[in-house]
Amino acid sequence: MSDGRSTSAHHGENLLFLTDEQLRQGIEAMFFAYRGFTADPDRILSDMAYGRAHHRAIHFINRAPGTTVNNLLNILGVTKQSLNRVLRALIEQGLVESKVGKVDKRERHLFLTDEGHKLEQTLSDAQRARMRSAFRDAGPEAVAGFRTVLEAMMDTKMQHAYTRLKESGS
Amino acid sequence: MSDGRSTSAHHGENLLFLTDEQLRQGIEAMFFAYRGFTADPDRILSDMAYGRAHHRAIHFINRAPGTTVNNLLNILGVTKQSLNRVLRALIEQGLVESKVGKVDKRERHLFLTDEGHKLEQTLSDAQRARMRSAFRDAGPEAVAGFRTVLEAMMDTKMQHAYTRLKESGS
DNA sequence: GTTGGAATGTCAACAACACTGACGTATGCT
DNA sequence: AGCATACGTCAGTGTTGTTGACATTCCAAC
Repeated sequence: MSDGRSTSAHHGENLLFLTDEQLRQGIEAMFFAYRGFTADPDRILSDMAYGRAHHRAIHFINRAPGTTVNNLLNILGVTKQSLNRVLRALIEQGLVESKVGKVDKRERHLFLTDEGHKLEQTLSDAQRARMRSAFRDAGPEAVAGFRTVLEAMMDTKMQHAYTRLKESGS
Repeated sequence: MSDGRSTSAHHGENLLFLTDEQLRQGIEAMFFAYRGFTADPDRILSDMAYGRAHHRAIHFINRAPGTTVNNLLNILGVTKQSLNRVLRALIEQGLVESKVGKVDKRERHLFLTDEGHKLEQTLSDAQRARMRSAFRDAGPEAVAGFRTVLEAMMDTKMQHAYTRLKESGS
């Protein structure tokens, strides 16, 4: 039943890249690649009192300084209780600063401290090194395809969040 | 320091796709896409007593029927204790069968039962549907690039495991 | 044959990270 | 004044991972 379209529709267009076997290889590639993707920061963090969740928070606070808790919540897709545990640790350890909003005092705006920037650099240097090596090996056309497929794989909401981040970045 | 090469090496080749900004977008794309990638099976599993770890075990047992526990351990990259908890549940619930090896009776060979195949189908149908949609939207060239980059992003060991699986599949 | 190593299983304790549910406080809007 | 929003917190729970320790079973080498 899941084979129906992919094995029969060879009229003009070559749809061999949509066979179940190709899809399964894509699924496995995602699994193995994501493990590599997180391996380097995980190694660095395992020596500290932090984990992957802290890395993600630090990444996006660095990416969008002054972002609110609510905004971060939407990007990370976790509950406020879960994020709060992480943020509390980062604030206590002096990696993140939380400033009460000026126009809306209910909001907290989040910033990395110098210390926080240092850790962010260490982590993202490691992650970028792997990404750079993979990008260079694969070449610009492959990279473009990589990003096209990943974007198409995101939930619609996250496509928007991703696009906003992209546009704010450069 | 992490900007050094990427902004200076524009002699002949265009290396703009290796800027830190491009790499960061790649990192974020991986993050958001992986969330989408796991979202559908996660939703299905949340109603049951199973989680993502069970899904992974089921996937690779289906992919390589009769695989040993040790082999599965290497592919999944977790400890035997962690895998054992998952396998025990799956065996107790009658989704997986564990058969003592014929040539080496220490080994256990793992198979999906009919029930197990049913769940595997449900989960991978959901995951493949998203992958198929992403692949179709992106087109064959983008898919080729996607896979090239992912392969380059894996650890060397996992590249081998991935290649072995690929070759056994078709 | 006994000994040593490999593959597996199991118990216990623990940590990271997610969840739900409930409640409190401060603030903003109507 | 009343309701909604933003945030924080406490308490409990579940999944998935980790170490460490120990038992069993089997193969293979001495």
